Amino acid sequence: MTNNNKLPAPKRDVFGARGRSRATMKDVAALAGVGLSTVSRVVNGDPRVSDAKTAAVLKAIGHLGFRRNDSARQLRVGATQSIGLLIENVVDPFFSHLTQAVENYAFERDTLLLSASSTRDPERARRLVLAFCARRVDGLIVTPVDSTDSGYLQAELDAGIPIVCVDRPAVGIDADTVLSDGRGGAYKGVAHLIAHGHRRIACFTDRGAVYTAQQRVDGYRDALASAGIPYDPALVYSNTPDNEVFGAALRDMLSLDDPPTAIFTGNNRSTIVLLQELAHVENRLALVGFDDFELSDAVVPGVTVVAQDPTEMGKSAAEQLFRRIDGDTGASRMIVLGTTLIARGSGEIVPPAQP
Amino acid sequence: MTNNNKLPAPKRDVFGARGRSRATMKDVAALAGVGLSTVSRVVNGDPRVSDAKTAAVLKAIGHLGFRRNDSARQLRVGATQSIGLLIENVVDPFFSHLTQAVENYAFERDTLLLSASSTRDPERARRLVLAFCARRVDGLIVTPVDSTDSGYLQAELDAGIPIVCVDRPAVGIDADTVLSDGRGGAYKGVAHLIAHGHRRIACFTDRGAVYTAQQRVDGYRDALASAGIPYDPALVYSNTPDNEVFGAALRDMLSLDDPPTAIFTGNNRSTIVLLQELAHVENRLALVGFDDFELSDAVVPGVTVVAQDPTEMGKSAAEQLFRRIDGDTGASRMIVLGTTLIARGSGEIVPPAQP
DNA sequence: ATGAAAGCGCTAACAT
DNA sequence: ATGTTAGCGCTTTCAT
Repeated sequence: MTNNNKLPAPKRDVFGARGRSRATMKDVAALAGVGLSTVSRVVNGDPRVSDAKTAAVLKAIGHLGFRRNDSARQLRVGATQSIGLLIENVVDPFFSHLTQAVENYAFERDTLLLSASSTRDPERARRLVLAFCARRVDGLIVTPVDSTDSGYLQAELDAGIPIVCVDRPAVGIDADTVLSDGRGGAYKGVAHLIAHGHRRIACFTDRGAVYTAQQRVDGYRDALASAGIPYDPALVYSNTPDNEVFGAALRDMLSLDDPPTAIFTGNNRSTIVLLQELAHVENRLALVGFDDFELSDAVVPGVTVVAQDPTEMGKSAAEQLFRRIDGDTGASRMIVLGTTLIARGSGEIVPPAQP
Repeated sequence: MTNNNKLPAPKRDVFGARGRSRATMKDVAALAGVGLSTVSRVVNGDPRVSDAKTAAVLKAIGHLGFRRNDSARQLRVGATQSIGLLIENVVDPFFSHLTQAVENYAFERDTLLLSASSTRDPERARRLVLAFCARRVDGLIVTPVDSTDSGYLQAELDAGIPIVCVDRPAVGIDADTVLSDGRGGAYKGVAHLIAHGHRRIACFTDRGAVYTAQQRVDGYRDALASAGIPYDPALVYSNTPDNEVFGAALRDMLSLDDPPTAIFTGNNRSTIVLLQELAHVENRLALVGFDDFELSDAVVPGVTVVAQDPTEMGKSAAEQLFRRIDGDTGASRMIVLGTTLIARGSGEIVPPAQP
């Protein structure tokens, strides 16, 4: 009984349309003159298929340009081999490094990444994450939108989709979390400035509603307190980093009777913005920034920073997520990553001698 | 002959496992006491369902924490509402901006993004892209790995998956492509230097095998030629940007009898590396870089660049891709984006007076 | 070693 | 207005 394959036109091409619908296993089976399950076996490398049939199947596959439909497979098997990653913004180096680490980990695990940026928009975040869940991702790594309730995710968690939060905790759900020790890091940075003789230290951070900004202001206050330096609200400015407003705030502070001699910035963008504004100002202020950035050592002097490790954060989050995917059902964990002070010059400027 | 199926524990919750398997429409239908299709209608907002049943279904849905399985839906419907994006490296600002633009466009179109970085590894790129295809993405945006054949994608193209290449053309397939006018941009940058009196202009670019690097060297040569300046190979260095090797190459050039008075860098990373190396050198060289970067105006003097528009590139690629997804079946297109010279100081330094 | 058939969760005719 | 049924493309018993 030989197969009477006529090979051509396996798929009636609808008029004009580009190569529409693909060949399926059924097509391959028909062309190779074997059963559907034999094709499946060959495709999945099941060894117990005769060489002859294997060859026939392979030939048909090549002929038809068959490629297994993994969506169908996954529907049947139950796991999608994909995870969802929601960050704040891909363009932010902190998040792109984190993404890179997750990408690499996922690649090792043969898992694809659905990724998106919330742009801090709660509704966008919600739609995106729920869309991930509807695709039945095997797990989720999420940067929650600040001062927003993530309670709607509890149902997903309950349904068995593991979630790990990065960079900040989520409110409303009990999920694994990995973040940097922002408070401790800020303490370290400000203490460094104090050790160099500063007592008037300004603090520029993101909006007060931002969790990480809060943490860092707390660390700033801790450092002042433990050095016995009074906290002066006039020296603290919190807002979405922007040359306009940060520049104005800086000039205001500099016109105080007792102006700051040093600045601590609470994040990446703030540091960069201030760096630019500082160029237009004659005072020579010391500067320590939270979070490292690419050209921190290309400017003169280099910018002293308290570095986070976004790569480690991504890796750690991915590890924890896959631990869950692999079945770990223990209590939720909070993983806090340390920070590193990197002295490059700007943080070692001493205050001008008092007149 | 009826099938005597004993429904062998279809939902056996494995001991201890977290909330396994989710409720399906069938479950919802059973609980609400309605037919399967009524549930489907409600879920899909079909208006012709009685209020009573709609309410019952909604109640059951809330009760069960039901969320439609979009993978199953897509298998049935035939489109996945997802596209694949393969770039070189998320951490590179050029690519992260491009990604951001694609993300935004996809979000508008209710499409999810499977994204990954090739890290210039052809095998990794291949695995990733084919995995995307196996997931039956609706389309693909790809940065091909340089000097690599993408012919294996022709089958996917034929199967009806539209592909648009970004930043460089793919070899081996006939796909839409969007890229920057690297040659013209480089010409513009080098001509700028020449206009400021330079005749000894060094050129630092990525490895010669990199398409974009080639283009930019060509533009560099064009500019020299049209100014009647001889091309001197000793002034051109192509390699993977790195402080070590670029620094050494720079020092070599500066010890020539007739050293360069200006530098043209062929990409982002080269510019940054050279900026850092230039800090350790006494000659005051002019510098024009191809591709803008974040702190280009934070250093003194600001770095003059020939800017690309990665956001526009991403948007343009997404537009073209969705045009195809929407059925455009015309001949493949090549879209070339212009560049902009941004003078910030470093490119306007004039050569020292000849002795 | 191989094939037939059931079914993953959903949509879309096709009944009623 | 609502339910029944037949698949989408695949894996996986279960026979043979």
